Amino acid sequence: MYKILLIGSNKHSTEAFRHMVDWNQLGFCLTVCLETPNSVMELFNKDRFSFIIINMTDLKDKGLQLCEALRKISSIPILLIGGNKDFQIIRKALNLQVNDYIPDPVNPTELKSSLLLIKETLSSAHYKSNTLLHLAKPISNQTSDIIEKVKNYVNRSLNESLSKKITLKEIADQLNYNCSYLSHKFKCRENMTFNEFLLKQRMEKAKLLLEKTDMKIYEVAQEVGYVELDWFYKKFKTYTGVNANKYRQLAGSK
DNA sequence: TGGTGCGTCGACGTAGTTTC
DNA sequence: GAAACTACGTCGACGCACCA
Repeated sequence: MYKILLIGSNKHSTEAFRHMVDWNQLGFCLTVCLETPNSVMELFNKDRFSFIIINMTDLKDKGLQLCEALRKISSIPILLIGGNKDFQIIRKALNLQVNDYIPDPVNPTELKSSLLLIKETLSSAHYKSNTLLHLAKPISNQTSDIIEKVKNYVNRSLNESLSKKITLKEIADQLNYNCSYLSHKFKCRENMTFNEFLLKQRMEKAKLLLEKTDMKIYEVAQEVGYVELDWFYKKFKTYTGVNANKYRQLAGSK
């Protein structure tokens, strides 16, 4: 049973979400919090939650601020529900590495499938090994800091400028490290190569953009950093198993 | 433990073709 | 004509051996 914290300021809409799906049947234990962001952080620090859901209906920017505060202290999965479809908000949410964003109108089927996806992530061996790594592996603070800097650079670059070319060489130069050394350290720490990490970040962002916006496929490709469409097509199909167009159709028919 | 050099191979860019 | 998709050559990331 996974413990979820549902945060919102609007009692009516938050209650509506609470009754939208059978949380217990899905394997979740739900705690609803209608308090201020400060008391949310207190509750978060006091109890051990598996993931967080933020009701964006009335929180809007406060919801994103809360998201930002949580990201500073934890990599816990975050699901945003009930906001509007403003691309800038979705972009900011992506920058904060939220796991999914379901804008209004939220329907139970969509919410359920998103919850099951996060549940899958939580139970995956990779997630567990990574979590354990973060908790138990004795990595020096310096190495840890370097890798965090690399990851932050990637996430910032992905959201700051269109078509920006992200290379490990450039990051290594900026941090005054050898490229090979950084590559090696990254794999040791993250259990995946720099390219695998970059690909994952790009594909997750592309999936969200295809699901939540009506951007053209070449626009999505550019937005996630692919100058050439062909490579985006190849990588997207390899990553998801279907091509971008089909993925959007399937996401739209859910 | 932190760092470098170098060979290999996959990622990416260029230049196309196909589909609607 | 625009968008979606493909083939192939070039270059950068990875992995390994090695050094301080």
